[in-house]
Amino acid sequence: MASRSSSLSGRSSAQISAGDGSRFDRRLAKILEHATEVFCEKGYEGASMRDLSRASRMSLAGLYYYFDSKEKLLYLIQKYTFSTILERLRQRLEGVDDPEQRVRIFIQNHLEYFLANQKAVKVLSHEDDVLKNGYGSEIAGIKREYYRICLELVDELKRALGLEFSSRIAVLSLFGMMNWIYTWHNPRVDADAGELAREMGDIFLHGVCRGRGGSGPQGKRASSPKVRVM
Amino acid sequence: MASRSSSLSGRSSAQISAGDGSRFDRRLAKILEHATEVFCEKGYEGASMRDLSRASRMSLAGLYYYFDSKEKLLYLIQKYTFSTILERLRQRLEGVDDPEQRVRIFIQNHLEYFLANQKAVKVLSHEDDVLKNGYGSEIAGIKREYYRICLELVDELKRALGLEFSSRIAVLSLFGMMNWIYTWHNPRVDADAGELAREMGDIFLHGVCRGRGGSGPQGKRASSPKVRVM
DNA sequence: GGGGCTATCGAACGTTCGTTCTATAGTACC
DNA sequence: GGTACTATAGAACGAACGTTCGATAGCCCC
Repeated sequence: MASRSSSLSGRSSAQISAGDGSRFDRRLAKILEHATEVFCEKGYEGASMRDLSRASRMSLAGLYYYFDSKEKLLYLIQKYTFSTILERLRQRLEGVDDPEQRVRIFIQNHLEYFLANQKAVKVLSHEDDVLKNGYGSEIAGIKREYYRICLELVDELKRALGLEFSSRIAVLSLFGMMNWIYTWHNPRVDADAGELAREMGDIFLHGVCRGRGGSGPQGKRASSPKVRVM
Repeated sequence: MASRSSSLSGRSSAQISAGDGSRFDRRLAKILEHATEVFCEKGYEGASMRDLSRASRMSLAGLYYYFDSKEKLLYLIQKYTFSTILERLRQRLEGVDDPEQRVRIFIQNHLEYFLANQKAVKVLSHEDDVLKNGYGSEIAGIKREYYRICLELVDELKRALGLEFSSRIAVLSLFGMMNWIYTWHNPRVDADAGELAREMGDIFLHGVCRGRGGSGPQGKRASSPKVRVM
């Protein structure tokens, strides 16, 4: 009936492709990898269980030994992917105090993971509102937490430098810049994560720190009006 | 067999919801509007022809009098939406010479259309690679043209101000900021298109004009290396 | 060597999919 | 009032969908 439980779906932080974990876990991880690729290519709705079966070289029925449903499969992929980004971010932020540096770490961590796991991230971004009810709200929770951290980093920066702008719009613009990458990045043409993180960090930090930059805001505009944050 | 041809699928630039055009065109436009809403909500693959039938209050078979296939329907929506953005942009750029102003016009035009037609734009962004072969490459062509225009605007700006940075990354970051909006904008909470265009324009223009802004690029970095553009 | 557990499969289930066939109201013109 | 065309619908098509059932290998333990 229901598939076996697994440390992958629990609180464990085992690498999706690591050699540790039981045989069951390792097999499931492999299936998740293949499924990620298929979802990435055809979209969640566009991918059939038969496509996944072909990609994993396992029979259709065999797959159901490892998970309950197609939806749960997507949930497992999204949860693992997102948890990993969040966990790595927390590690990297530890012990760093400079507000600008902390924002740069956020960007670096985000882009590094995005480029190293482009397919998984596309599935995360693209199938954002597919999951319903319990699964959906759990992923949404992780996402909200991630957003909240970034917002705090930007607020720290504002305080430290005495700046005044809408954190919400700034943070969401930053997410836009970074997340859009999955639609255009070509590893054979484009720079790597470190270089991109520097470039986007520059655009964001310079953009947000209203030094009267080469081309100042021309025309009539009062001090930037505040906009509600979330 | 094949559905009637229509000025909507030709070179005409009639408003999708305008009162002009034949009865056939007006009915098709209404159907496209309903379909846009359904595609937006459930995704192209997730939406069934029966969903569209329900939304348009027309029988399943009746729909096929207006178009040949589900895929063509998506094509019509995407083509109309994108052509309109491009057309309006060209009108607005006419007669404006200042490079910064031209970039700001681009941003303003983009955001204004995005917020006024959020659902259509989501279908455009989200179902980017669904269309295959002929349809797909035609839409891709319009998209490439739009990108090219933005790239030129940024290059003009660079020349005018004697700046040096990767146009490709700058432009794609800008697109990211702007396009991501469809995932978060809430008209009851967030500013309108004009205000957002100003804010994002500020971030982008200040960010890209490396005045030594409040928080300069710290650490070792040579003059920004060039990255291939497309 | 037999019982129980893990892992896998072929075949089928009922449902829904995109599309088409055929029929028929409504309308306009002769 | 007949004829031609527009616009719509009911019913059905075969294919594909997510999922389940029952069977059966391989393996470890007693």
